[in-house]
Amino acid sequence: MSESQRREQLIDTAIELFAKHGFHATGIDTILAASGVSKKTLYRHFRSKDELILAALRKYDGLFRNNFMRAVESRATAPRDRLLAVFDVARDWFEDNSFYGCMFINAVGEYSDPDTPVRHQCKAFKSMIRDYLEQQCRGMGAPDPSGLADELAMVLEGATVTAQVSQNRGRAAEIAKTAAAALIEKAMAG
Amino acid sequence: MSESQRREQLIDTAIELFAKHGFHATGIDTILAASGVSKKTLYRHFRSKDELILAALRKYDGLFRNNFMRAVESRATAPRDRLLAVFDVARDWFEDNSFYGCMFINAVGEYSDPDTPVRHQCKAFKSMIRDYLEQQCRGMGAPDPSGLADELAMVLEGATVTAQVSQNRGRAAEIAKTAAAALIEKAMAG
DNA sequence: GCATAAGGAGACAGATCTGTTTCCTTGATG
DNA sequence: CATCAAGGAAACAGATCTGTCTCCTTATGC
Repeated sequence: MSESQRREQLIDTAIELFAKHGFHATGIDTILAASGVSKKTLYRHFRSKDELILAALRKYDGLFRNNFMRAVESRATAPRDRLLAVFDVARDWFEDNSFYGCMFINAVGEYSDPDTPVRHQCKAFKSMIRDYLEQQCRGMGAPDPSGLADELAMVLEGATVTAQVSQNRGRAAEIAKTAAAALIEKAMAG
Repeated sequence: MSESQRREQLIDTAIELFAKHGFHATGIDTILAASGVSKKTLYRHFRSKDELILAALRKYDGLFRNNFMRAVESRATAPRDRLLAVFDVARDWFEDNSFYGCMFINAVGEYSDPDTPVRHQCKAFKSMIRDYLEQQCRGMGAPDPSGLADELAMVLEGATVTAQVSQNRGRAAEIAKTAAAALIEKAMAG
């Protein structure tokens, strides 16, 4: 295995375990055992566990950006259809076996200081999602794309948490899609 | 200080610290130092840290039930007004200095096994909120009170998380209230 | 085949965690 | 005032955590 392969293996394993068990509860040794990488190698790539956490959040952000948005865009082309397709894609996400809620929401629960690299990553991630929604709202010709994006982002957030807590994940996505459709309709009618 | 006073002091401190720093990150010793209770006393009241966590979640549930719903009901009497007042009360909650998101959402992020006392507490809490909303929807005469309650609960969930992440807490409550009003209107018009 | 460097395995140090126990202070009661 | 129990302070045990360091295997280039 090459140098960079080991690094990615480490980050991928970290993403899995941090998402599943949380950040404080996941020890370095657990990540090493699951990834098959040695401790020496880990500390050659990362100065500390905190840096590994940040690297995991960064990669998760990038993966999500690619997979989620690509999936939305392959399902629909018209902006309005894409806004609804978001919740179909979310449904697939929720129903995946490795879904343990949004990693960033979970991170915020463990790191309360707002002026922290972890929190900055989280805010950036949420902004990215909201901005993507706003872009679609604008393309749809909504009178107030920013306001509608705020509402839809909030519904998506609520769906993610509800899917995580309730374990009735498909239903959470359905409810959110219904609500989103109503909000879009009202925004376009006004 | 009496026996039961010490117990409550312990639980109140635990609620504060667990909410702020998370469950795994908050050590027993920190709670003891902040509460002024000795370790011996803690372990006379609770078999383990896990039991203290459960006691904290139970009390938080009870406090929330009393404070939140009482606040809603003192602000409005008509069911429809109460459903909107929920988001005014939420705004006050978000803007409190000791707000660190919903303690149960944070707990779910740290305890992923769904078949766990912590998770059962969380589900019960979320059901309680949803059922309260459904009751108001029913009182309002909504054609599908259960469906509307699902949607409103999800918006409230999203607002809570958004307030926690974005740090623009008043705005999160406003967005949610606007969305809720639209969803209620649509549900009553249909 | 040999020298050299990379990396895995794991011992180790030092901190921190949960939970137990010991010792001593303090306060209530006869 | 004397006695005695309750509870705080803190030592302690044992586990676990992060991060460092040593030893040894293995692969590669000459």
